[in-house]
Amino acid sequence: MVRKVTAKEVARALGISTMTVSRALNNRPNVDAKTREKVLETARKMGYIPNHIAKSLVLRKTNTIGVVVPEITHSFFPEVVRGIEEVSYQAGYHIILSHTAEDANREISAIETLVSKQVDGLLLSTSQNVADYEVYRQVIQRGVPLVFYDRCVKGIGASCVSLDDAECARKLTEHLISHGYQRIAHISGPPNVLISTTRLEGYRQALAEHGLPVEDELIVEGGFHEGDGYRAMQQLLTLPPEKRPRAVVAVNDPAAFGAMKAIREAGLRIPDDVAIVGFSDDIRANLMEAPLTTIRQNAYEIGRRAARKLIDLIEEKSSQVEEIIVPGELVIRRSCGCNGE
Amino acid sequence: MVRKVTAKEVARALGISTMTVSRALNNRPNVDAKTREKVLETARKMGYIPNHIAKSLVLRKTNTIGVVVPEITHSFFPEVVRGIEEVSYQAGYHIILSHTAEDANREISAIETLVSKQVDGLLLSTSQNVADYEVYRQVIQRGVPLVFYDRCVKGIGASCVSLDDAECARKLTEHLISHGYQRIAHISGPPNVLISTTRLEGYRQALAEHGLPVEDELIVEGGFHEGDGYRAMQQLLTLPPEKRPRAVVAVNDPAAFGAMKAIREAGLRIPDDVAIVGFSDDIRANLMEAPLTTIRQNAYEIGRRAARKLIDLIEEKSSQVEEIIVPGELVIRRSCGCNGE
DNA sequence: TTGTACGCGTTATCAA
DNA sequence: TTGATAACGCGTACAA
Repeated sequence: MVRKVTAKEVARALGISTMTVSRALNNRPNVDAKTREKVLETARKMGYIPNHIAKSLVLRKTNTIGVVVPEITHSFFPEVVRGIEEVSYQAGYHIILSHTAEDANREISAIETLVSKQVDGLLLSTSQNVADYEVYRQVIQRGVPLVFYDRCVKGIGASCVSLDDAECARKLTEHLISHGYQRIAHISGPPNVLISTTRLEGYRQALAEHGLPVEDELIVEGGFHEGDGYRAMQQLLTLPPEKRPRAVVAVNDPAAFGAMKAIREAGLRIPDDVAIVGFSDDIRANLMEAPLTTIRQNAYEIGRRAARKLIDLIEEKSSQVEEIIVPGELVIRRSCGCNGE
Repeated sequence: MVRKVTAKEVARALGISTMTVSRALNNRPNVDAKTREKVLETARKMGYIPNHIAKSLVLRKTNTIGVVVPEITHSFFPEVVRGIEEVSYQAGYHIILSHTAEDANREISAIETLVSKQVDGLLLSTSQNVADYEVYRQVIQRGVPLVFYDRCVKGIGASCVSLDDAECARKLTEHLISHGYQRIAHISGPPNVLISTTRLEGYRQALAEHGLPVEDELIVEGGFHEGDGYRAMQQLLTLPPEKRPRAVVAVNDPAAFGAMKAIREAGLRIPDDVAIVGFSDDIRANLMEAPLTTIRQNAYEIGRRAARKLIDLIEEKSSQVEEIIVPGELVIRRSCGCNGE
């Protein structure tokens, strides 16, 4: 291992003080032009690279943002990360990524490590099975700026960036209703994640607005993954034929894929026997045998907005708690049987 | 902003020295059981969180790995990241993620920042347009462990983990040949990325082994993205009908998707008029109108192996330069017209 | 078992 | 414009 060159060594090589070197390297005004030039050149020649860790310690600023992702392979999140990265990069921040694999304990440990690594702020999407909000409160209390994205926790004083979930779920359901469907089921997400209940609410609202009954047997708790949707749909299909739903609103696209699998395995056709709609415009949605009607979430934009808000908080260009809503777009395809593409 | 609690403050609150606190908190043997308990409790009560930055400065170890990703939205990479994260997490390392968006300059800047952030090691996949290897050499010379994954640079003393690209390309091409195809084209990747030339080599080798001529007009420089494959295929389709390829080996799946689009737009059928095979088993490959025959890269495993090797280097459990090869698996589907699924 | 002095590499502050 | 000193929060080495 080659010994690392420090500012002090550059200084000694030039017979000047460390401070002058520091000033020259950081483009401070009060240093002679010639001195600066000499410093820059020798530093380069000696292969000097500043130590950000030392810098961070004294400045109490790491220029680093902690990003907590529940499931890195769900195509929505890499898109968000790209948005976050884009804005952060422009603003001179790096990101430390933590993957929680939807596990609440890993999430807690991730947050604590990020905080002890002195990140300047935290971008967070809760894992599927969060139990309580104590960690989040502690983070806020410690004065670490925190912005939720996608899966938010409201009412604890943190900003959040998300889709207008309720409105989108309402639009989807209404779309089905306006095309004549009456028995419409909902495969919901984990009840302790906000977007699950919000989407459920939108579904309910649409039914109510059109005078349709909300039937408990048509609302099945699923989850965010394919297997969850699969199991939930199987359960719906155990209903006697006349009670079966003619259409299904799934909490997200993976769940919809699972449900589609269950429908096909039951020998039924999509959308002829059962119509289905999803939520998130997964990269696969358009490629299914029956392309999936869904909501296109602008994941990249959610990432950008969340990062922007967080950086504004960090740099104190903003201090108010905001609820930023990125509009979703209804994408009509074949799976709903409404004459889409 | 709430003032942060330091070890010194915990010490003062207890009327003991900072060192005892430090020892208790780090599970050192030489501290009285009662003292330890008191320290642990007060630390918890006061909301003490250790400052990793200060710790890193004195220990010269950050427990952080820098991961450079060329394109976070290409489904292969999130899988790799998941593998990296999994192994790192187990070993007590965090990852700083840098996205280069396939840009060589962003890559250089990313590497420099990661080094100055004192990462313990670097995991790197080169961007599409890398020009020279100077940065990599500097990293190695500074003694920062470096492991390439997927897109490697060989011969500069860094370990690398990749697919057996040549062999897989050979297998794919041979598969086509053994099913009677003779005029087989290749849509290649950027020539300065190693996997491009390696895959091309495998294609050539298969032709040679079966006594087929390698024709220049059937090898078109494309790229890793859909648009690249689309343009390359359009070019191939300008050939007079009798010169047109009956089958195409694309450098990766996205390029294959682009090529498929061009084929369909030309009014041709897959695989009846033009058969095609890809490389990487993109999540969409199985969902196309003509499901794509391809090579399944075990991205998760590549990530795991790369992280493992890097951590072994960091912890000096290993020091030799290794070329780790993760085998790929031929997945036969409909697009090659060889009676696949 | 516990404490003291010092150093990690950098920047802020104040004096020259 | 430049330099000396202290400080950021922690751990090592040694002494008590």
